[in-house]
Amino acid sequence: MIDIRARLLEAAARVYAEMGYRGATTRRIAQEADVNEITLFRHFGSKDALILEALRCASDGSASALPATPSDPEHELYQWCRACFDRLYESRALVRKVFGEVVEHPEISRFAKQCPSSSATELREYVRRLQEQGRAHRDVDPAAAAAMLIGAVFADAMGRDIMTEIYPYSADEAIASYVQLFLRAIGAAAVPTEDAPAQR
Amino acid sequence: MIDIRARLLEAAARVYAEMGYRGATTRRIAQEADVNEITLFRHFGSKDALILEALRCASDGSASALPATPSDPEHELYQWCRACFDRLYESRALVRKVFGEVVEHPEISRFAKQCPSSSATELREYVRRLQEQGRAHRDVDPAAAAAMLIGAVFADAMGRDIMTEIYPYSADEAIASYVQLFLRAIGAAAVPTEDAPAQR
DNA sequence: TGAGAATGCAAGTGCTTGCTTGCGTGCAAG
DNA sequence: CTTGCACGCAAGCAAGCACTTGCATTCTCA
Repeated sequence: MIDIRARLLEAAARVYAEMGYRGATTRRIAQEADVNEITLFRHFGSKDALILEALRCASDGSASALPATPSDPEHELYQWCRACFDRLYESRALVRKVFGEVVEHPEISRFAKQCPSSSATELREYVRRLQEQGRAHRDVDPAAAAAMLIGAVFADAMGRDIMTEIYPYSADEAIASYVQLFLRAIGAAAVPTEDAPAQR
Repeated sequence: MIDIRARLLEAAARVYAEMGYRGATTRRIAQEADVNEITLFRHFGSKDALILEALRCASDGSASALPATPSDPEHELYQWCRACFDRLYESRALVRKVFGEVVEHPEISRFAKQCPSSSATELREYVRRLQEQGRAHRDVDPAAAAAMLIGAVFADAMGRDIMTEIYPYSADEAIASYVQLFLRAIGAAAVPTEDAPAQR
């Protein structure tokens, strides 16, 4: 039955996110999937194979894309950051575990690197296009700027539920602020006036 | 002997950073400290008490401070961010483990929250002082700006050794870029050269 | 109806875990 | 010299771990 396989994979990802590799025992996973522990081994052979496959399944899925030609940077970046944030926040427990076990289980690290890396590349190219359009300062380094925005979004998604003092606002407000600050930083703010402090 | 106690605490923190709570077995810690396992229990009573105390010791230590009255924001912020980064990067393995186990071991989470929280508060107040001095835009939210910079530094320190594509430059260059972008974002750039490409 | 595959159950293997007991040793203070 | 303390060593305990074996059950498909 394909149903049992799927249930095992889902349970494995869930238990791993909650307890980590060592804590995700085959007994616990089987129980959570409401499947006999022996069946688990008959399907995947070993705990290693199960968890690797479960993380592979949990990590694929399409990321949202930035438009090829920027038109409304504030709106486009907000939507994009929001999508990145939601994806990260939803699986924050799993992401935190994976990051904590990257050194112990290097095979796993590929899933951790993949998503942020492609996001960074995409944002970097987007900034470069803004520069080519003359809508962003040329002396800004796209890689550093992209790393900064993505880092802020990542840290927010990972720390929001833990360090509530740092993140007093809603995720919506926070991300909107990051995007605005980002656009000002790269000199692409919507209506930046120097003397009169015009707002948005 | 106080020497043995210190050796156990140091070994416990080291093994915990490498293997996590479940992986940090009392046998392994004792062996790493070159101490008999029984002596470990005679000193601390239980594995729980040992690791809690080890993390407490590893987490205290004074953080660098931002000046009460800003004078050279770029230099001051760079020094401060650099100190935060170094501290985080040095203990990145431990920090990643602690963050990954915050949900499982809530007692531990206090050590994780403490440092970033006080840093965020300090940076927020610094930005507010810049605003009061009229050296930063008033419509910037200090909390959001602080969260953004600290988030970027945190994410860099945690991800630099894992996702090398995102961080192609040295930590020095990266942090200098973050600070410059930050200052532009809050309208406090050092030398706002607005000759040719003035605003936008 | 009957064959074969997928699943469950009971039991068990060898290993590791946190932690304990009992006993012997070196060593410094009274 | 003796007392007490800090430590090490050998051994072990109950529990949990990944994983296996043997057999009975259910279900599908021919």
